[in-house]
Amino acid sequence: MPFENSSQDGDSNQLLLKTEILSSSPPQCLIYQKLPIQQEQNKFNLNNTKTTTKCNNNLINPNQIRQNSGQKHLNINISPISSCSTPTNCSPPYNINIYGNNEQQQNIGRLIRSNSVKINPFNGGESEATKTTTNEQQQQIVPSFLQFPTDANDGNDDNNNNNDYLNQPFNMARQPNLEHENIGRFSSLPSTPCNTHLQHPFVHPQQQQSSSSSSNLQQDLGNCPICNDKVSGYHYGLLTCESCKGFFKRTVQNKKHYTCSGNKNCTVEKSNRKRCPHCRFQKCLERGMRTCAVREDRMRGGRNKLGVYYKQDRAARSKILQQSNTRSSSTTNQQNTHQQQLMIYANGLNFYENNNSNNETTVTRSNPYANETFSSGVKAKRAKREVASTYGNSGVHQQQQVNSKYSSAAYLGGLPKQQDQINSNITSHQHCSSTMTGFDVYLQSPTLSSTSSTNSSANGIFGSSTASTHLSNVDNNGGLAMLLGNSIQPLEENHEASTSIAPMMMNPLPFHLYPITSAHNAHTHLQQHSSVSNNKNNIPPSVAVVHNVGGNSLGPSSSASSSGVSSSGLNSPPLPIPSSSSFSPSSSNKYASNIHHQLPLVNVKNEIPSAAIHATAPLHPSMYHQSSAVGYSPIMPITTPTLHMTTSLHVTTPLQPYLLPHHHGILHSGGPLTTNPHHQSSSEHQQQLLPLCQMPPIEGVFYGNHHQQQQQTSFSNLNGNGEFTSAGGRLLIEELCLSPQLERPVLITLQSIRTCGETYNSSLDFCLQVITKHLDTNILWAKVDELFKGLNENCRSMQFLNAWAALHLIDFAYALLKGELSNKINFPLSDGNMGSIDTHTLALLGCTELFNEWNAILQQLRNYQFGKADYVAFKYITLLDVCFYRAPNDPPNIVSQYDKVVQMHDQVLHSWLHLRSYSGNPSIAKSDSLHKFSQLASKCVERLRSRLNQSPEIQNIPGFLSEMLFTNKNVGIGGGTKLVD
DNA sequence: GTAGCCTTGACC
DNA sequence: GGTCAAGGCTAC
Repeated sequence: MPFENSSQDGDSNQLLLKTEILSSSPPQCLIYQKLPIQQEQNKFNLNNTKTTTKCNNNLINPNQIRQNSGQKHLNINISPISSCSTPTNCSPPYNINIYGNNEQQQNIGRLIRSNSVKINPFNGGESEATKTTTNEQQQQIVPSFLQFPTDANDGNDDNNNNNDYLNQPFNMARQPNLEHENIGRFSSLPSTPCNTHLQHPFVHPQQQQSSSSSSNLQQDLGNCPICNDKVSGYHYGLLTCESCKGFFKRTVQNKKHYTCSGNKNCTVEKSNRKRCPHCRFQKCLERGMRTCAVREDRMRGGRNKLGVYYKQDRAARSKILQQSNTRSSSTTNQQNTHQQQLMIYANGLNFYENNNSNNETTVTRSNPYANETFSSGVKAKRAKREVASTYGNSGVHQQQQVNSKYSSAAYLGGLPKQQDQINSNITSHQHCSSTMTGFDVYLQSPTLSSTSSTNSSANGIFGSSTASTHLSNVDNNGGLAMLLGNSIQPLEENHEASTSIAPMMMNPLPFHLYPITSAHNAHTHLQQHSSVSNNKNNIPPSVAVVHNVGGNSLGPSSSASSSGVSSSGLNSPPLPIPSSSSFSPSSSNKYASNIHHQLPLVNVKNEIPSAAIHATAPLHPSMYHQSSAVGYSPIMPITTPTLHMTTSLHVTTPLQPYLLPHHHGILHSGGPLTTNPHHQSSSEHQQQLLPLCQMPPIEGVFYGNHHQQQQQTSFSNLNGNGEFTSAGGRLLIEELCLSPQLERPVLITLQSIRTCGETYNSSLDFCLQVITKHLDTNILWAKVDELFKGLNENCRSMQFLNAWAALHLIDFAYALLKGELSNKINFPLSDGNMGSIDTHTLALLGCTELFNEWNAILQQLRNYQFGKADYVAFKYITLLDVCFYRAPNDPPNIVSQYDKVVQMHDQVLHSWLHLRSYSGNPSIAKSDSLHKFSQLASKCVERLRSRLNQSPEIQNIPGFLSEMLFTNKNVGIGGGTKLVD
């Protein structure tokens, strides 16, 4: 009997509690007991309801003993702290959690100090070594109990502290976060950040097999992504605290409308979360809380369909952390490994690169999962395991270096040209014979970040471009540190640096694909480009890309001046304006080596604190979110690629998650940013618990017969004709936002392109592929969209034919504003090299001459704090635009749908207006940005059509693009391919 | 109105 | 029967 006996003498302060833990290892026998308390008498009733649980795992499940609220039980959890890398090595020390109120905890504390509580682990078949360890721990365990645990890192790591503990009060004030359930937590080892015995809720592999593995998440779920309070569980689609859960519920249930007395950019923290409910609710929405998970019928209990997602997300977190923890236990750098875990979390982990075209000599293992069609979670897990198995003893820096080294991956945003540089860095500084898949690189790359958008926020999309060039001037270590180590530095260390450098780093350098170090190089480069262009794309050399040529020239000055794009920011150098040509076939990797000291400089060096460029002072990720104004979608699409952000000629800035090195909890990845920059700026110390799995579209959230009707509410407010009704009480635009086809369509497009594994003759070739693939993406959306189905097929085809280009622009705009995309997209050329194209060029259908207008639109949207609802509204309103119904020869079947289209259009518009009004920002409503998209799209189409008309490449236009560009027939898309199945 | 605690109930 | 994410209750 583990708790052999207990007794009391009527005085709770002198309660005698004899406890034994029967430990046999492996597996150890873990025991806990619930001790009901007669609280009103301040006594422990030890003769009542003894509950003993034995687990075959090395760590007891804390949730199994969590306080049964309302029953006034004192729960004592005694478990070994599993810090071992393998089960067979597990042994005490033990961790004791006492659950109860303050007084109860104090009583137990006194008992422990007085050694009235005895813990007597013994071995059952252990090895001698383990026995020794166990015995040693047994000898030490009582004093160590007195060391307060983890949350307050007192720095008290003296395990050998002897008798002082007997006089130490249990000062609960030291653990402000241990209210409620876990009010007294005693560890036999201090849990400091550097403690290799760092407690971790996902400790043992066996734990994952237990039925209650998921419960372990609740031991320490981190902090609420809304207010930074302690997370209590999944609530309405997100891991949040109890208060935000309640707040969200009240707001939705009561249909509350808040207004912000400020600028709608209030910080939301635990201390001030009551201050501005408007901003708090906005943050809830932005971080992913789902209004649809609030039951309209207010029925209690039950589960909803989000449970599947919760389970997946929980499993993914648990497994990844478990795997990582196993490895991390053997590393000497716990924190780095933990950060590695966090980055993995933040990334979604489904994008890998198997193209090691130029690194074969160093890559000895290809990605074994390249051809597998896992969900992201599986990929993430496998990738995580691979990372852990290969680099378990490596710090983040090392891993990132190696990752980047072997990343051929820059295909969708990386910089292959950097690989040689990285190779040299790796070789010179740290030889690593380990292999690494390209996929692993993406484990290091946060899915969402804000480099460009943050930059854009400050200076416009094509704002100043200083930092990257400056970065190029640092030494190899510094550059590599910047390149690879942004997530490593604690927030405080480089705050100044990040603050200073952020606005500069945010600026993309479009078309600075290659580090031209001299005029000769540039010339050679241009020659090659011209050659490729002429041979492959029939694009005159005169329009080939122009590169920087030494000095301060960041871009083709002539092109810049002609384009008329002005630099923004006082310290901004001339803007790197793309050449007039949209297509610049390149082979950047040929210029990868020997670039580091020869990059063109920009006169901004003095603006950057030395720490920022020091080799060992990598930029902190705060630089990415300190001023970002990008949308945030916390949902990790299964097929979402993780992209790098190219920020300079040679520095690929991995989009970093928010890493909180000082936190020792579970998960605190951030990365994705909020639409409102303030939300993020205030959350540097917030842990963002991003869902790892894709949130399912909720079409009827709740199970059960009672909700059969509600299961139809996804579009229950649409009748069979696609007409909007107010049934259900939810705005139409809110319903439309749930469409899975509107979740990062651009990334899905790029992922599909990447999956194809094709090579391209030129940038034009690749650009056409992107256009075509994204056309497919939007066709799919239009095909399955419930609202759009309300129109007949010809009408739908006409609408889509009219809107497709604008939809393309809107998608790219939103993706860029959200920071989903790198500023450059790299792609494999047919000659084996890597090409690169500016993302904005892809957005503009290759028409870089329209950058001015594009930039203006993006800036305007940014000012509007363009969010998901706006994006969705723009898409639908564009798709349902009827402006082209002016053609006198429109067939009757089209005209007949006119009223319906107008009706649907107005429904979306009104719904959107209502929503924006609700959120306090109606100014965007029906803004001219919407029209500008259409106008710009028309120009893009016109130019692209003209260009292709002059090019034989038109024969190779894939998919429906040709028909989109050149057909005027009122037929189904693709010359008969209807939008209906 | 907030937020902690409690109850409920479908799913496992 | 346990889990846990819903909604409800209520002290503040």
